[in-house]
Amino acid sequence: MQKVLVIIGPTGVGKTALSIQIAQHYQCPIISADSRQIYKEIPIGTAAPTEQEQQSVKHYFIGNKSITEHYNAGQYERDCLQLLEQLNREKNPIAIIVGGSMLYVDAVCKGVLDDIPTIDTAIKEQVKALYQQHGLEFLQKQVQQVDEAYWRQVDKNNPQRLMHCLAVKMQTGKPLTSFWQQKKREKKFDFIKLGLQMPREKLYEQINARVDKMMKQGLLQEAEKMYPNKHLNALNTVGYKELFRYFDGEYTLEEAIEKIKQNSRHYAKRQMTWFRADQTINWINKDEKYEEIIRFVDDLLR
RNA sequence: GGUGCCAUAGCUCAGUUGGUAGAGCAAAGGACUGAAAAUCCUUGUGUCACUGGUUCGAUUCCCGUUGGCACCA
Repeated sequence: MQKVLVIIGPTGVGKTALSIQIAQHYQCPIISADSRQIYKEIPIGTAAPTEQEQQSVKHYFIGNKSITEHYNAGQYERDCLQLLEQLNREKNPIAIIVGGSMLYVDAVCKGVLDDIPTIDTAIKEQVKALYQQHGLEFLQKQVQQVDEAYWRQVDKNNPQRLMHCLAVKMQTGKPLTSFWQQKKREKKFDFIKLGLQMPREKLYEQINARVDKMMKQGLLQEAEKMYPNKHLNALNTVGYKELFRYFDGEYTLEEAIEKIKQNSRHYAKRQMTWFRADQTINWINKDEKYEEIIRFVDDLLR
């Protein structure tokens, strides 16, 4: 079975640089699993691999979509599996997936998503309008009626989840949980996970420093260009949503930058919570010597 | 040097007519089935600055010490 090395870790830990070294060592391309680096208009705030980095190793799913396109974890799963099969046919020795978007990684590696028809944008908008008009309680009552099984186990105060449930019902006429299947997808690849670790204090320092660096690279200008499209989901992203509030006069620039740092830290924390539950991750300290890391990975791939 | 005010959670501050304390923010823990850098849930023990006194009992009252602020010299 084709081996796939999956490199994960919290934002700012240094996945990009290390994964390029590893990919060069194994002579294989990199498949990104990052829900925001996929958009071509926002490279600075998402710390996407640079042109130069992308020339040194072939990257997939970096900047291949526009912020105006709708994209999600389900589509990523299909795109990624298709690519893995193609790379397999081309006789690549291994494949490398790198990214911090937890659901994207699990969608591919664990097949956690069941097949659900794509929801029309118009229906999504309609459900959102219902929420804005009638509030959370209305959503809650609707979901109770439409999909009792789902209601029993959802976060009942989470509008996003409730709206999705209702949208599926509107589109298909069937409850969301009716699409859930017990059987797991047939496993076609051998996913081997490498987790990059770092003491939290140091990680947070690195995150803070990286935000300052982004500002020097022109994040403010990038965000300014995006401002007319601020309502798009792709721009509901750390680094942009805070600067939009600065443009709106809600924050001073200084406050916005502090918020970007804080929200980046929160994001890293959520990633760590998610990863902690995954017993299949092989952890290594990011500050380990490069040779040590390669030896560790060699052992994993054996 | 003198007088007055202040010292409580990481920060800003409430409060206890004497029975060892609570908000906001920060922070931590968790959830996650097509928005996932999203969205949602939970969590407040801190020598109440230090020393001594009064008291059954002091973070609270009193003496002193230290630090800060203000005013007067």
